[in-house]
Amino acid sequence: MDDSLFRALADPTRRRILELLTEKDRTAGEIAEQFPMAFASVSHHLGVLKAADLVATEREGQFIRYRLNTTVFQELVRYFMTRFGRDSNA
Amino acid sequence: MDDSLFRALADPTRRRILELLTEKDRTAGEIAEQFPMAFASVSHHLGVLKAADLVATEREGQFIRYRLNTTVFQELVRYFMTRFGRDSNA
DNA sequence: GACATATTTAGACGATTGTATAAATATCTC
DNA sequence: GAGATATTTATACAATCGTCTAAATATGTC
Repeated sequence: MDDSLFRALADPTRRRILELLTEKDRTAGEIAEQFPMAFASVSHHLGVLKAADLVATEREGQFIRYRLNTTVFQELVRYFMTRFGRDSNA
Repeated sequence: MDDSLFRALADPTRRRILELLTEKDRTAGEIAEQFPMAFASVSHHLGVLKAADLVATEREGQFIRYRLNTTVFQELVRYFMTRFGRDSNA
């Protein structure tokens, strides 16, 4: 369970990006226009999410499409359940 | 799901403190002696964890005993499962 | 009350972070 | 290749964060 994962989740803009991606995959521009900040700032957040392996990308011509990496979320849930869950000592 | 919760989890020392508290409740001093940093620094981390409601405290004479607030972890797991779980759209 | 122990709070400081603007890279169309 | 669009990278800067030392607070013992 990497440190970058928890740091990536610590910012509300990034969590909102992840929630947007649960609905459907989106291009960087589609994501950026949902936020009041500069495109470059959103791009920075996307980079952090990608470095934490929370999202994956695929180029589509001029566009870059982002999608959730659901595997990491499963690992995250397992982390919390096994260490801190109600019957983690069972 | 409060922002302070995710920020609190972003630091490895604080996550280690939480893991120590899964074993058993501990006083601030017992926790602090597990880390190479100054007691005051650990105390600061304990304050962050408490502000995020991840731990609760109880005074015992001179000592202050910390325990995990497992309820918050349950909410956290639910947050990840419902929003990002494999069948969150089911 | 005076002193010892346990813990937190205050203040300072360097490191990291989030945001902005400007420049760079990549792709598409002509 | 030139120009337009999509996106990232570079750089700068204020804000937040993690740690430290010193001071303050709380409790227990004498």
